[in-house]
Amino acid sequence: MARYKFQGETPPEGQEEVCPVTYTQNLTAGRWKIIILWHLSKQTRRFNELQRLLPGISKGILTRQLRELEEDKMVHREVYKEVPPKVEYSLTPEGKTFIPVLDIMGEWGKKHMQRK
Amino acid sequence: MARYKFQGETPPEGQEEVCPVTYTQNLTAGRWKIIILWHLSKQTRRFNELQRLLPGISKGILTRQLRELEEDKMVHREVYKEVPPKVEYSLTPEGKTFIPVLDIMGEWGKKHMQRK
DNA sequence: CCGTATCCTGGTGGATACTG
DNA sequence: CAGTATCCACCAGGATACGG
Repeated sequence: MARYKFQGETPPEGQEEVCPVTYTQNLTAGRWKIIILWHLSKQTRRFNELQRLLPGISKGILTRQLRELEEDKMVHREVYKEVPPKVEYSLTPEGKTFIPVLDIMGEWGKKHMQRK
Repeated sequence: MARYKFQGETPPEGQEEVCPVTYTQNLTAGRWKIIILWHLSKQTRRFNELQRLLPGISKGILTRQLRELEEDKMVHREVYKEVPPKVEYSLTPEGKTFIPVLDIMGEWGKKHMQRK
């Protein structure tokens, strides 16, 4: 999962627990992950759609971010065996439970941004 | 503020807005920031206390993370002119508005961690 | 006690070319 | 259309030594 190592991943003896807040932070730490999750929370999207929604991202990076989110059970990847290929990304049930977090983060961000 | 560049920081013409969720993510993107905020949400702490609470962090890094949080108006730094020096860190009023976000992130993380 | 000042390094993001 | 496969650059994180 996460790219950052976090609290407790190499625990200093006896202190085996991992901070859940840090855990959450880490799941979404990729450069584009949060915004990807946000778009997928609105609707299922195809690969190219996502790329268009994320101006500046390259295919390689988009693929990597999506694969990591998949690995973390946040995003589901549905491949249709057609020509030309069609792949749809959506939130998993577990990914959907993250929507409230997304919402509150967005709400807070909106307010905090305004205060300059 | 944030270390990552994010959506809209170099907007591709006309699209000037920044995604609030990404904004929030970015504010807390530092390796130790979330856990620092979490500790300070519980109580005011001195520099050394924080260092002890964050096993493995070096003074230099701790200083940097705190300075960035200060810059972002999340953390207040109170210097007592004594010998030996005493510095206390606490959440600003704005920082305190972040506590609900912290809470929901923690709640979600706790559940998600359990499911393997 | 609470920091700076340096220097180093690994990982993440990115660019580009190629493919089933 | 939806990806691999490479290679590169940058910078946050970290270690260490020194300072008021």
